[in-house]
Amino acid sequence: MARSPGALPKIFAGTHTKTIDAKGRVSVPPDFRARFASPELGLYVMRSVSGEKALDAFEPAEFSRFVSNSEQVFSSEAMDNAFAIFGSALNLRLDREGRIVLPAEFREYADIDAEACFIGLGRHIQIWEPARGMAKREEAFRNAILKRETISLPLAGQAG
Amino acid sequence: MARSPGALPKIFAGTHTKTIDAKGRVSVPPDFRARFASPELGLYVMRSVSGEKALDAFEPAEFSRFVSNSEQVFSSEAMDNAFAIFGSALNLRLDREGRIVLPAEFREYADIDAEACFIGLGRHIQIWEPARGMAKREEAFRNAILKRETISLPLAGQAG
DNA sequence: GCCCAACCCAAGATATCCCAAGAATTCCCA
DNA sequence: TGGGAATTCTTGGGATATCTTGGGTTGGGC
Repeated sequence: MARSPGALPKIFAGTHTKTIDAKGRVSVPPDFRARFASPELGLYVMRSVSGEKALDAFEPAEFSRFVSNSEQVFSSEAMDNAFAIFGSALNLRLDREGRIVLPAEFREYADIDAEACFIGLGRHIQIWEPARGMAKREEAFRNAILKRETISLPLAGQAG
Repeated sequence: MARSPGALPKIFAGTHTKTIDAKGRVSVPPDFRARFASPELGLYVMRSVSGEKALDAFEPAEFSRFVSNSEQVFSSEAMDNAFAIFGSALNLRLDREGRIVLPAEFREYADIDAEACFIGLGRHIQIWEPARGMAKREEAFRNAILKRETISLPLAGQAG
């Protein structure tokens, strides 16, 4: 765990497959680690709300955007969202070598066994079983080509 | 009871089931304890205003948000809220090992017997009978997946 | 004087952190 | 452009600290 090349843009990109050791540890791709604002705070991992058998991983600052400021803390909608998002999320810290321990619950949910595949999605990261993740990526790529005429970007797009 | 890793973000997340011993003691999940601003002040526990058979648990700082700022301290609405919230809330302190004693009144209300399930919901915590809590969580998660297209983030979301 | 409750102490099990060496990569210089 | 050196990355295992669980003791209330 090293490398701090000034300030890299906070854009998570690329697909990186890592092996999981006997203790359930996986090293977070160095390229991602280098983009963490505060590596010591680790990241928040949860079952993906996309419905896919995958995990969503966020930096704390990004994840905290889900915390409601609403006055209606007990409305059913607010509670449901809180359960779905925070109920299964865990704050995983990195060890000195840049590894996290993926809890069994998460591995089972995403069918992850010996290897985990980290896919950068811009603002956040997803963690997949490698074969499944690659398949998803290829499918999405094909779809993007088909739909290219309608893909639009925010004019003043901001990350972070 | 230990661990103070710098300053963790004050986001309560995850589902943690703990056993209750013969004296009615439950250990508060270490991950939560580590996020308490003042562990020695304990937390406020009350029957959940969400209507669920569960308990709401707050840090003192968070719980104080319920204290009315209104000038109309004797209005019926203010009185009703005060009764509902403060009337059934208790300040439970942690022992040296990070355990609280869950009063029988609370355990009965939430059908909690041998085990208690702590669920982080961002700003605060709920305590459930494990099976019931898990069911609620899964239901909320399924709903979130269905509604994912419409779930929006608070524009200026901040973790407090 | 008795009972209950909170506090304190201790030991086993678990999880975390730390250290270290080999492999791979990158960087630098000829 | 190729080779060599230095860093970084990976992988594994051991030491440490934490967490859990249970029980004992003290103080206060009845």
